[in-house]
Amino acid sequence: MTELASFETELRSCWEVFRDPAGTPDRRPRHTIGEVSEASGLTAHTLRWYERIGLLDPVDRSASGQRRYSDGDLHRLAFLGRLRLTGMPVADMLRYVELARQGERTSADRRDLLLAHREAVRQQIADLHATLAVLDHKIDVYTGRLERCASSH
Amino acid sequence: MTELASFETELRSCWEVFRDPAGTPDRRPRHTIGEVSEASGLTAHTLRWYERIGLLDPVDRSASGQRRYSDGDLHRLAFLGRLRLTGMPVADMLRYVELARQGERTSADRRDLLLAHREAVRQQIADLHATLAVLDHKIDVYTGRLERCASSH
DNA sequence: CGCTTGCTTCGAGTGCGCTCCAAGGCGCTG
DNA sequence: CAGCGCCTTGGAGCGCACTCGAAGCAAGCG
Repeated sequence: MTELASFETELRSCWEVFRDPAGTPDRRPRHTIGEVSEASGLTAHTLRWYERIGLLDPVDRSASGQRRYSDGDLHRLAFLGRLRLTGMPVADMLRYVELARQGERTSADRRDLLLAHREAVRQQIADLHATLAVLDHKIDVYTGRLERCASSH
Repeated sequence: MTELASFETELRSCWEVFRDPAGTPDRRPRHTIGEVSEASGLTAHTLRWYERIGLLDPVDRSASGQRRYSDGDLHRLAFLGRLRLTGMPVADMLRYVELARQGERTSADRRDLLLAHREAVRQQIADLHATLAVLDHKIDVYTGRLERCASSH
């Protein structure tokens, strides 16, 4: 959660993350699955499962075969995590990353996908605010600040 | 959706809905499951299931055995619908209505339940807003209004 | 060295919230 | 009175998103 937010701030330096001259591969930060799990709020199981179904490209491995996540992986994960957190189905996330893999020519499709999700997010916000009003009212009633109305409902 | 909102406005007259002298039972508005489904956005299947698991008290029946929902039922459903829509687990909703059935002495517990849910709702709103910002940024990039950063993520 | 802790695999299992089925009844319209 | 659509039941089934298990390898530490 807290960490997710810090990933977002990396947006600004993301071009840097993706500069990869393949010359100094060991100087790039590399994270174990446990660290990434901790940071992203997703379990290690879920991280492996995301990779299996193709949400993540195959992650680099250490000499002994353990996963080592790059900052680029973390970055993508942070974004995917936000999409999930806000209710995008995994199938749609998959569609998005598959479009992304096809390169520049799918950018219009990806934008449409994000536009649709933005609408969904806005709708959710509206629903939540409406519910918040109802909750506030009922809580006031329960707290005895307002005359109560009847019973349960 | 639209209908849900109109149910909420009944809050103000809810004491009236619950006045039930049992003298003029046929004058109370009575709704078929289809109408209620339409109005609440829940399928007829789901409405029957809610009743089966105890989220709704047993609904009145017509002479031929078909369900006839009262405005009180609609009212409770509208509220339950809001709780579901905003992510409260069915188990918690059940706990809430069971407390309500036990009468006045559980009102503190019910208030606590609603307080907890209100916090959850606020958290969701915060998450959604944060995501909205990210989406806005990315959509801008895809639309070409901003220099793009690298690729997919 | 032994111990602990964390990592690997992949298929099977879980929990939630519906969703559907089949077979039959009700009731309005033409 | 035929036809049509909506209603009834209990139990089984489904889709999603994880979640876990079991067996085994690897790294770090006193």
